[in-house]
Amino acid sequence: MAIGDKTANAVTGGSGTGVPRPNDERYDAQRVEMKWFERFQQDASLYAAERDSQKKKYYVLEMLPYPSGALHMGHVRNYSIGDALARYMWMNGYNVLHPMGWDSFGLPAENAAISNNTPPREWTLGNIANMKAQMKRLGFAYDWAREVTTCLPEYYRWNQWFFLKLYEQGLVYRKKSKVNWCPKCATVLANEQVLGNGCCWRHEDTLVEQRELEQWFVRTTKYTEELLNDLDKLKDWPEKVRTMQRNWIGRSEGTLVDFKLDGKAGPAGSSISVFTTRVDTIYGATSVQLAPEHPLVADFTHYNQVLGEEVEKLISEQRKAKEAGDIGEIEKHGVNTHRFAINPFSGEKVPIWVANYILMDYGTGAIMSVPAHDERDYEFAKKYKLEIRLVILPMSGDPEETMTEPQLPFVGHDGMTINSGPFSGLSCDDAIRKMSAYAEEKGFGKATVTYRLKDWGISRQRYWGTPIPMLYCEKDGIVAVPEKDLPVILPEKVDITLTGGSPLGRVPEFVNATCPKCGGPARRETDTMDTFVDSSWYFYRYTDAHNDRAPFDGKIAQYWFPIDQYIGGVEHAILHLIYSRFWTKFMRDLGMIKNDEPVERLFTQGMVIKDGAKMSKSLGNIVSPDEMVARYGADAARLYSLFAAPPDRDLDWQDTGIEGIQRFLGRVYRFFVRNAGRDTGTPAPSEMSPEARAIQRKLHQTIKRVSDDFQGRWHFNTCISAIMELVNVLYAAEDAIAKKVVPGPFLPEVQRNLVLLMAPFAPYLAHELWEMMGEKASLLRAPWPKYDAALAKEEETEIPVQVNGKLRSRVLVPADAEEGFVLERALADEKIKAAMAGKQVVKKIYVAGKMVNLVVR
RNA sequence: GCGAAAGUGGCGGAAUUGGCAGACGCACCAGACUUAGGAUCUGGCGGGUAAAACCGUGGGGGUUCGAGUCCCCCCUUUCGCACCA
Repeated sequence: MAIGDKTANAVTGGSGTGVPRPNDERYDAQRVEMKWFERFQQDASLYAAERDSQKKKYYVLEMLPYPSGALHMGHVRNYSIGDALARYMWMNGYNVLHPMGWDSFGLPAENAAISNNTPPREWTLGNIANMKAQMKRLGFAYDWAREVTTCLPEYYRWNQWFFLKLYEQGLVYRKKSKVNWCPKCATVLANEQVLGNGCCWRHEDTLVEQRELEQWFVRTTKYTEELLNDLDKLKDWPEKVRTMQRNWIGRSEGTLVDFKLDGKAGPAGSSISVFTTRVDTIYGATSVQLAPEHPLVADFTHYNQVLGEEVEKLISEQRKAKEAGDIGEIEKHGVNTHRFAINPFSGEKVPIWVANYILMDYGTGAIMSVPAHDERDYEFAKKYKLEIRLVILPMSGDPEETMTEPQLPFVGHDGMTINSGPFSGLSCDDAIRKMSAYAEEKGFGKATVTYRLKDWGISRQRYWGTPIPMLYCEKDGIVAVPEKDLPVILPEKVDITLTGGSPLGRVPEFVNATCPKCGGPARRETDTMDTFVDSSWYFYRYTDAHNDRAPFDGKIAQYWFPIDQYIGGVEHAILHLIYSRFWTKFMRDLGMIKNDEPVERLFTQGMVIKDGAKMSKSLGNIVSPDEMVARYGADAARLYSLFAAPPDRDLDWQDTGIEGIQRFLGRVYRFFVRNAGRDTGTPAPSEMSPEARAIQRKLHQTIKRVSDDFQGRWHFNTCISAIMELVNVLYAAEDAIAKKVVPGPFLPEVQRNLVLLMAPFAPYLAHELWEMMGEKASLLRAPWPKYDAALAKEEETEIPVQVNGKLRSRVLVPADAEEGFVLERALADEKIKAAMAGKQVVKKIYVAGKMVNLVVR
């Protein structure tokens, strides 16, 4: 295109002169983006990670989506961040792995099957095709040759393979227990999939029920300690996520102590085991409290109907509070069983109570109650007039103040035991150690650690998931499917309903199998795996996506792992991120990989909201990416999602905001149309005009700002502002440019750098401008511009001058001016003189290059 | 209740280390160009005033020559945890 010819007579405009500039070179984003879209399609290797590369590797990953049907703005934001980073790393010479895939098993496909009578596979693959097209149109630079689709046998056969490995290692087992059941999902859920308020993670208004079922469990607890301790290694994870995982693992150090039942309270020799973190207070225990569902309670109520009814009441109160999600605020109720237990330390008989605030699923479901040193026990004791006995005296740092009467309850650790028999006079920590050891020695207790993290229940009574490769033979019992028979293929013709158990159970050709051991008839397991199995290791598959002999090659994975940067929403802080940490440790111990952790750096981006609320169909505040791309273009949608807020914060979508971005892109384009290809003669580096210097200075300042942010805090909103400022400076200098005050090829060099700076954020426009400038080399691999501190430096600085801390004037001084010179200028300033009239300067403060403050009296 | 993050113009947000509060963008106002403008360009834009003074970063204290930033108390919002024994 002969840009020069077309605009030669148009470039007469001037800022502020009112001389018109042409606006017929309006940026047609659709045309330009479609042109490049087609070119990008033709070169499949464009975004491919290199094999056997000598370059330094960089693995940038965004959490893979569930193919629900269409991308939403949260996806666009997530992928725009990752894509900018991937492109930046390419430009910095790294061998970049930037893959994408589909977390494509799961319940929505079954729901769709029920409501529109579409087979889950068809529905899912259709959605994938659509969303993949959206991603391509948005210009995300993915290595599609490595695409992973978890619902295909090529992938899920390795889930089955891993299941067999877990089984061999004793890390998956079958157990009958109370499990979480979501009535809407019609399946069991893992503990991690139940929200804090007792609702299902996918149905936030549906309470999870408890059902007694036999299920497959993965022994995640084998790695509890390591999962906890290694959190300290994850220095580049958000502190928030690490805290959440720490809380979830819920380590608590304490002591188990057996309280023998007093003669008539129960069978001889039986006892109540309590868990306490404060065994040092045990001489102050004035009762034992049982959870209403504690097995011993049933013995007590067996011949006591009145007690039985009261316990029933406690059970229902507790259940109600749990369902309402406010077990923390339950009004404490209890009932005295009129039975007694014996404190093994003091030999004292203490009453046994049943209380509604004691939870069966934590510790042992029984506690010793020490009213003087525990808030809850204190409250309970006051209410039921139980004895409150002080056994710890507070000790402050000051010995004089030691042994003061404490305000009850005193729950601090900084105290000394009293009234504690042979253990009196010890510090709390000392007492805990000695008393635990004593209990162990005497055989009625021991130091122990409890955790909140439990094993991962992975059986799902659903169709659209990985079949569990297990068989039940009448003769041989549970038998694993031999590795050579994998994959166990998920049948396609299945009658899906949300009632009546696993849909696979209604497919005889699936269920009926042959026992590999005895050759007799066997029944296949009809439950499928939790989809979180799929996402626990998918990112390893990207490194070797077409391996049909193993999930991946260990050597290749070793090159790419750990993931350098993982980006996604904070909603996976526990679920996906704890399972995949477990999976990595399991694979490491299998000898498949060397790394202990899958992810080096984690970034959790904020949500996209509109009108102050999360986008949702019911609120009608959904912004469709397709519509944004059609109206403003992919660059604008991407750029705006980065510009509107820092990426870690929530983003409040504003329709007028993206229009501003569209204007900016047009502004850049027009500048290039008017000025590209202009070669105004010889450069004059030493005698550069002030206008040219201003441009050059701004350019280098901008390079610094953008580069720093990629290395540091990722505030792309300010990066983009900086680029806008640079463009504003170019516009302001357009008169000078037209008058050739700005020497060429200086200007093309500036423009070239501007394109490079924009390339990670707005790839379509950047490619167009790159081509317009006559560049032939690939923009994707063009070297990132270098910042030159000397060129970025201001020659003159405006120094604010304060009098008594109030801004009174400003003085313009050379950037390298000495303190004396600046102060002299400041004192000579008319406004400053006026402000100081009749007063004495007591103190002169000069902060180099920043500020003068004159203190006067 | 405990913990974390946040609170700045009409709006989204800047101010990275205690040093010019409000960058950049939106909205709005004015001007230019124009047959036209929902295009483009230029300028204005926290409150207040004729202009100044003065006031201004959730509220109240404090440290400092100087505080959006540091300290103390309080309020609000969001998130996480929660009779975890």
